[in-house]
Amino acid sequence: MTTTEGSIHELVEHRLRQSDLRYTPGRRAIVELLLRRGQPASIADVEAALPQVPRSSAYRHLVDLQGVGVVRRVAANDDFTRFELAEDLTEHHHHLLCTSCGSVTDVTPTEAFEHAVHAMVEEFSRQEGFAPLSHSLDVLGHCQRCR
Amino acid sequence: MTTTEGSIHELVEHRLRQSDLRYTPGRRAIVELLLRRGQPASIADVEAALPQVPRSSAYRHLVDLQGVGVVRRVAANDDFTRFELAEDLTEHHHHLLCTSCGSVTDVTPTEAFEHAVHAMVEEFSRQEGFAPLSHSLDVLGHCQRCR
DNA sequence: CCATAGAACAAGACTCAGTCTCAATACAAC
DNA sequence: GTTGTATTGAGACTGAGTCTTGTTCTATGG
Ligand SMILES: [Mn+2]
Ligand SMILES: [Mn+2]
Ligand SMILES: [Zn+2]
Ligand SMILES: [Zn+2]
Repeated sequence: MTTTEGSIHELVEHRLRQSDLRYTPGRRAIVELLLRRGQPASIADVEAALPQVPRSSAYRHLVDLQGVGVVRRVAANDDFTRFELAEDLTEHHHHLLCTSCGSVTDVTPTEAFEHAVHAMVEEFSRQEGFAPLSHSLDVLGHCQRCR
Repeated sequence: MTTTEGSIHELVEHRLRQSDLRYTPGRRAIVELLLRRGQPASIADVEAALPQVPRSSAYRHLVDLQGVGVVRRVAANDDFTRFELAEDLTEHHHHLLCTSCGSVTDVTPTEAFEHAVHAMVEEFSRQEGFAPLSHSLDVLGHCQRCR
């Protein structure tokens, strides 16, 4: 994936406009934070990094951005939802979930592996009459800091 | 996996005893429900199937059973946690998550596919200093009823 | 038998991440 | 400038899930 940072912002603005939404400073601050972090962020992370963005606004922005396909929710192994940029703005990847501290780490699979996953997903779906849209592979275990 | 229903109950009782817990009728009713359903159950499912088990007791039983490795939490694509029997009492499998109604369907992978997954998980983990314990593959899409 | 300690239970209070409401502002288009 | 619509922040609200508490079982042994 060779999406440049600038083109990402253009794309975000375009998608918001499609829904008559503006790319305001608050929304942009959140997108920039997610870009900068490169790892899923919790609301606590957002608040810590963007104290000027009220919690209720941060939640609303994340919901709006998710609605236009810019942000994706990530379920971790604790009570807190995380958020990251949608895969079509970054690249397809999977997650290592720490069962001790709840942290989430991105990892990128090889193409050969993804081919095998797609084939298996197609097989599952055919069996069950399911229409697949995407998949996620989570590895549970202990992160480097927690081992 | 050839675990018979009887041997599952023996195993559950043994694991509870290890923690000085008894295999009481309420706990057994929940294990039997999960066995019978063969699909992840929400608290609403448990309440509907076992009206004699109070909600607070059902939650406590599920927490206790999870604590001794008999039950596993399953995150769906809605606000409701689901529960299923731990994989070592049934068999390793993956999930089809409906993004429309939230339903979760079990699917069993081929051995060849699981070998590929294990290899990839080892590779991810080595890269990140992560100690893997298990993995889950979720397919998002629309179930047969919702398409 | 009865006594006793610890596990189990039911009911309901409580928590708090996440959502919703509403009044006040900022924009964009004309 | 006027107007219609999107945006924003503060705080009220929701509800799945957890905790507390008083009571009831049940295993053990004297
Ligand atoms: Mn990610
Ligand atoms: Mn399952
Ligand atoms: Zn960790
Ligand atoms: Zn469905």
